Amino acid sequence: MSKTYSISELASEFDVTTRSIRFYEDQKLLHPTRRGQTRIYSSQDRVRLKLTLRGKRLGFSLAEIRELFELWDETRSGSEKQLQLMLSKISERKAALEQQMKDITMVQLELESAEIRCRQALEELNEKHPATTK
Amino acid sequence: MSKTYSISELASEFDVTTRSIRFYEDQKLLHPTRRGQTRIYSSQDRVRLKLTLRGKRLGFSLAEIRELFELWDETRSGSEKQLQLMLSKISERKAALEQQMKDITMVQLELESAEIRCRQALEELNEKHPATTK
DNA sequence: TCTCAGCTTTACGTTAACGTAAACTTGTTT
DNA sequence: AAACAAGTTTACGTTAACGTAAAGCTGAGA
Repeated sequence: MSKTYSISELASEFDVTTRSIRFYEDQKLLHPTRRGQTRIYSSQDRVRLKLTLRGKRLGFSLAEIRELFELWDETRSGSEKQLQLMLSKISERKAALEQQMKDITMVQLELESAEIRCRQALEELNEKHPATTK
Repeated sequence: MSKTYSISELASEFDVTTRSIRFYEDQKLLHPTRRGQTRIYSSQDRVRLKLTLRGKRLGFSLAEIRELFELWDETRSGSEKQLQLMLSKISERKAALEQQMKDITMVQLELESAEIRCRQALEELNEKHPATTK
């Protein structure tokens, strides 16, 4: 009997609405069981929710995330074709992530130089107008 | 007289539709001049388009990108308040990008182990069924 | 027994980021 | 002159990812 979670527990832990969590279920990203009519989330579900949110932060659509989950599930007991497909999807994703890394690095550099420029502008202001400091 | 570009030149260079480019102008991300009624893009505009697309790949909304552009423009000839605001926005962004970097690293690790698992499953298939390999 | 918090389904509304179609102008080639 | 390519405006359509009621079930406590 491993740990289970209610919908509001997950909602507050990950700071999303229950509406979103139910929506993710609708989109086949989560598959909670039921006790009566209320949803019970396993720690597997919790992991998937975490992965879902992480994927979202990276700009993946819910459909793409679902595709990855499904491929992954098929990998257990997968045929050679399935496995090859999964491998190619994986390398697609890896390439996309590397591009994103580059993008981030570029933007970080731009932010750095913007910051420097701002600080210089501030210094120049203070030289022309030094009184107000303390 | 530095170089200028037509809308379709930019569209094909960055692989976006002209519709998108006009939409970005509508959202105040680009400010091309006109010759008659046709749009003329400066190399400044080209840079902004590139930055816009990069921002999109990182999950920024067009509104956020516009905000950054505007803050940046105000920085030339900015008051101390403006400069401080810009600095705080910059550090916000830097923090968000660092979070994204972590996310990417995590997902990359997961993809790596998924790949390994796939390759192992393939090997096991080939041991049970070695004939088909040339 | 009542009520109340927490859960549920159903369903219509909303926003962002374009797609797509129609109808028009302008310059250039045949 | 006619046709063509490339540009334009206007405006309605579409998709994803939820928000936001509304209305009902259900177990624990007063």
